[in-house]
Amino acid sequence: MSQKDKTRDKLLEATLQLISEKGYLGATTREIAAKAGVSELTLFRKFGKKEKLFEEMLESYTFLPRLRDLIEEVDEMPVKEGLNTIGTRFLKTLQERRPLAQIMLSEMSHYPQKVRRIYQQMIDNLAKTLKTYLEIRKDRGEVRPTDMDFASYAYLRVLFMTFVYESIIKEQRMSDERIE
Amino acid sequence: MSQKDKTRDKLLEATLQLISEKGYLGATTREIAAKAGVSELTLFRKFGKKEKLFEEMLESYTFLPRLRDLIEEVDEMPVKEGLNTIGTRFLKTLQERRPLAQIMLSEMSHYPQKVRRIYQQMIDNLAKTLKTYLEIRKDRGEVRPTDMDFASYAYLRVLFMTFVYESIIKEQRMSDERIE
DNA sequence: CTATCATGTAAGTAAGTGCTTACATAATAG
DNA sequence: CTATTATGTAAGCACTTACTTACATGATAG
Repeated sequence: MSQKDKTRDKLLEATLQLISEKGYLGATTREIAAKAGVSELTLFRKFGKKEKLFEEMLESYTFLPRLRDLIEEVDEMPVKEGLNTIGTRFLKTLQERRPLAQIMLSEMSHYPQKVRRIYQQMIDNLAKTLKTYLEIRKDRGEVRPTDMDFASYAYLRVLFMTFVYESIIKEQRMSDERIE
Repeated sequence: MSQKDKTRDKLLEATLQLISEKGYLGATTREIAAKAGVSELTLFRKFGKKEKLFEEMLESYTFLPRLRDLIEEVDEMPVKEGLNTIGTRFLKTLQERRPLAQIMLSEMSHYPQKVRRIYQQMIDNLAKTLKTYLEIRKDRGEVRPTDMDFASYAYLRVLFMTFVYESIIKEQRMSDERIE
């Protein structure tokens, strides 16, 4: 990996950690740069705005990139099994990024539009990717033809609620069996 | 009520609403004053610092003042009934102030020490008041002699968890029977 | 080797925010 | 009525924070 990419990664990692800890407003660009061991200017040279840095951090650390890979991985499986795999991995990712997920959960309902938009966009992307998967299956006749827009959001919502209940409320790690 | 007190109340009410909506950092003193229909200077004349305003808002709008009244109210009841009454009212108050409770829940774990201290203080006060109640009952021989410090926190925690589960996760009003 | 490119230091701008000061006015109490 | 008290307007200070500009340096690629 080039030095350039390393710097980028250190910044994204620092952003993840600080935003998980203090939320979007609480994490300052100065602090993020310091934590990444990089000058603040470098941060702005690479990402332009705090918003963008935040967006790209979500791109790397949420379920989005994994879902994209997964879609190909489960191509051969029957739909039921495929969806199950996706669901399991989704919950596992949420668990790994639990502090981030918690922050998102609370900030999404309270923060100014700008910040909310970023969170929302990420979720929309997730749903869109899942929708694409379902649409293909529909065309292949493997799933009932319904509104896939609705279906994908519904599926994500169920998974997310499972996570909230199991992980945040009970404040304990989910056992692997329960995930299944 | 004097004009003076009305202004004070309008400010506290505006603080409640804005902090419930945007959190402590998100709610600015300018905005609070505007929402109360009062100049920002008046806000500072009455409360000195944002921190203090926040503290006093919690004093008025959380369960604390009600608990103090309740302690006298349930003086005649047997302990079990008394505790039950307290628990029921506590959950009802949380429900009324749900947005505030949600904000507190998320900010408590993530915000800088200053803000957290205020939340913590309020909870400590709750526990202390409850402890006083239990100590008296202990002296009267109505409850087993145990560590009342621990007992009061434990009771509050159970109640709070009940609220979190019923109200935030399920995202629906708690039915009155469930509260009982 | 040399030109490019990633990064650094330093200084600073513009906007926002908590909080203050100086002066004025309208209501209220004695 | 007069003195006090609550509030207002206006200006601004001190600090923080996202973001910029100018100039320097050290690594890397061709």
